[in-house]
Amino acid sequence: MQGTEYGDEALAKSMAAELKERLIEAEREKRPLRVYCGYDPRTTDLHIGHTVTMRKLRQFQELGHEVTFLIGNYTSLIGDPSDKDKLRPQLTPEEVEANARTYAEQAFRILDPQKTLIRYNAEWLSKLTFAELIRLASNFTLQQFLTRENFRLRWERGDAIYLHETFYAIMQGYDAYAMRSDVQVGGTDQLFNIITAARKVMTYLGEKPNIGIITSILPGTDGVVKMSKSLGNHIPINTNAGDMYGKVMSIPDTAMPVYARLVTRWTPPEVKRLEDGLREGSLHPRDAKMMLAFEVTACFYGDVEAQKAQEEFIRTFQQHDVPEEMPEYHLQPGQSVLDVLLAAGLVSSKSEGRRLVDQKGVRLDGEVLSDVLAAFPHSGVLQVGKRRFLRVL
RNA sequence: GGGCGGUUACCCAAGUGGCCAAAGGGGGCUGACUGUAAAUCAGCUGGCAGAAGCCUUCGGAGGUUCGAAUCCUUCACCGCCCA
Repeated sequence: MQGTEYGDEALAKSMAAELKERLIEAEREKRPLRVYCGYDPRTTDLHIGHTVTMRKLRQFQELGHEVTFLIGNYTSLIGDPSDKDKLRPQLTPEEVEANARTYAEQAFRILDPQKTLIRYNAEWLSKLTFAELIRLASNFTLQQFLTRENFRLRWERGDAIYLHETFYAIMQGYDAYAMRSDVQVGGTDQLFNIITAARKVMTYLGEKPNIGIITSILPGTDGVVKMSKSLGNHIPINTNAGDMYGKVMSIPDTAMPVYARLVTRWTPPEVKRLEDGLREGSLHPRDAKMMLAFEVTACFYGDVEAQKAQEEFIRTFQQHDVPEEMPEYHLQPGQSVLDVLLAAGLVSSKSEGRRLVDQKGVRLDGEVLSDVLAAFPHSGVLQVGKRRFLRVL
């Protein structure tokens, strides 16, 4: 149960007990547990924060259980209000469809494609009748929603809470019912949806309520706030090894333990060794973070790529050397420094280029360039800021 | 349906006729310091030109004025209160 977070000792205990019971029952019936986690196709790319729950699914997979990767193409039409304290924009079916398409492929960097069922919740949600919705909704009170923090804050501030936003939890509950789910995995922001809504709906419809595996939320590269693309603190899955390694290296030291617990394949004793080493000072935080960055990168891109990324990182950032590979640009006759910066896309306007040069942020083969309008001195490696490089030929 | 308030740059938010390319904060960028970071400090943060200057921007469209983010008309969207 590494990386779980119920926020309530009693709930954690009862879930653990129920899971044990359900396992015994499944064993007796000679069937695997049906485990699922739903993902909102709200953007085109997933980030490593999404993989926390995928790892859980993977563990179940390895233990022989049946795992469903549910794409919430129907619920996305609403937008889950759980992790926001304001209204989320509704997506069009076309947007949802486009986003959903790229999901499976990204998920399979963690999940075993052979053992994963992919389903879309429009399959059953689109068929619900109004009458059924009324009956489902009769299981919930407005007070239940209003005691949830995210709704309560909006209520207290006098912000709008739209009726359809309350459907989300009901729909998610129906998902669990429709799939006859034994276990549902989700982050702490899904606690209400999984424990309250899904269990209620399932019980009401005559099924055994699903068991919730609630995982911690991975903070973003700032180390504090939940990883999210819209906040710009995310580490996308679809990037490259070098970028991923560098982004992990940029997290603050304090975030290392939580990353180690949530997005590595390390066992609890291994994580503990890292934490102890850091605390006692026997492990240099930089080295610890490099191990972490290597591990995270290797999960997605393999050891070989991770190794290359690490070497590249040492070269560029620790030895202040230039990277081996960088984009190239062919110098045109008569171009000034400014022209090259702009033409190569290193700056978006001439003013920005001027500022950068004023701030001593532009170097050619290590020499700071000071005159933007001067003819470009000679071919070489142009460096803008700390991390942008261009080979000018 | 009625009354009132709001819409400002990437985000939040000041600004009620000229001193406004527009305070402050956040974010971002650059430099210093580092362990790569974080924290801290300094600077920058519409565009063109870089000397002065010019152009575009304050929800949209029109208008008043020598001059508008600021005043008027109108449209759109949002919020609050009353029904």
